[in-house]
Amino acid sequence: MEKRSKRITHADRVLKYLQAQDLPVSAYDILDGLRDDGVTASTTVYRALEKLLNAGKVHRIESLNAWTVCCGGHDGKTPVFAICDDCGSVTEHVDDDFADSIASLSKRTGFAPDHSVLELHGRCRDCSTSAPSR
Amino acid sequence: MEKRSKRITHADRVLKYLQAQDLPVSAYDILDGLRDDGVTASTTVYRALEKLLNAGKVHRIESLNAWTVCCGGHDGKTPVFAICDDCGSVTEHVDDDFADSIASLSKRTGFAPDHSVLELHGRCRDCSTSAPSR
DNA sequence: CCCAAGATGTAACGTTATAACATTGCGTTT
DNA sequence: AAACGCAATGTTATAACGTTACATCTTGGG
Repeated sequence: MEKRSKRITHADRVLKYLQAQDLPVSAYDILDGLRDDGVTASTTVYRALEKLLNAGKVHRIESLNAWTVCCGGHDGKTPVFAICDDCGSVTEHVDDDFADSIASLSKRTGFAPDHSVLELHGRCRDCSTSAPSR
Repeated sequence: MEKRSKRITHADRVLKYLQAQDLPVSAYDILDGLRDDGVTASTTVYRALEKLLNAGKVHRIESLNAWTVCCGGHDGKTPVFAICDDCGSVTEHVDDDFADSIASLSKRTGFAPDHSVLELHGRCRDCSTSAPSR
């Protein structure tokens, strides 16, 4: 039997919007971007983001208060974000070294990690080579 | 000649307040705690926190929107915070493994890190051993 | 003494996130 | 079809966090 008619939800719209951005955006940016699609309240955006977050489809960048799509394909592995404070670009990495570091610290201290916030601020390759500073 | 005298600033009061707390606190908690000492506006607290941050005396926990004293003595080295989502305790670690992980990723990708946000969420030893879950 | 620089006070505003409660759409059961 | 259940959505208000703008006060050096 068929089922899945699945109407389009706000979560779908929010995900699509995020995929169309090349930089992380704030929840209120999303709201502004989706007003024409019937999204009228911040609550709606946050509900959509929560679902997408639980589904592992988006990430929240804590140090930017912003949201971005997941690069995909890292099951359970903690992502590391490299954030360029010059051009704003954010790249997602899945890095075993960091995972090992977390495991090691956990073992030494007895802390049981659940999820981690790993955000590196600095300058991307382009910005660090081309510009002197700012 | 001694420089001395140095009257007490709000930054001094904020630092003292933070040192007296056993958990990170929000800027508005600090404001509430220092009203009797003449601190009346959030602006004042944020200005003090900025100075203390620049002086390396406090840290901001990005994923909690909260502030805490620096454990001291890690010159330039990036701290790692282990945050218990059960009891709220936060412990600061200076960990060469993480520093190495950052250096390695930097070398591989050309990203030039400036400062990093490393915050591990989970359960501290006490909470993970004593309680089943919550 | 006077002035420039920095610290502080005050108020308003901007941004991010959640609470509380009503309503709608749609598939399933009776 | 009517009744029900449930998730999604709508609406409004408010909490929580942070910044801007500008006036005033201190303070130390010339």
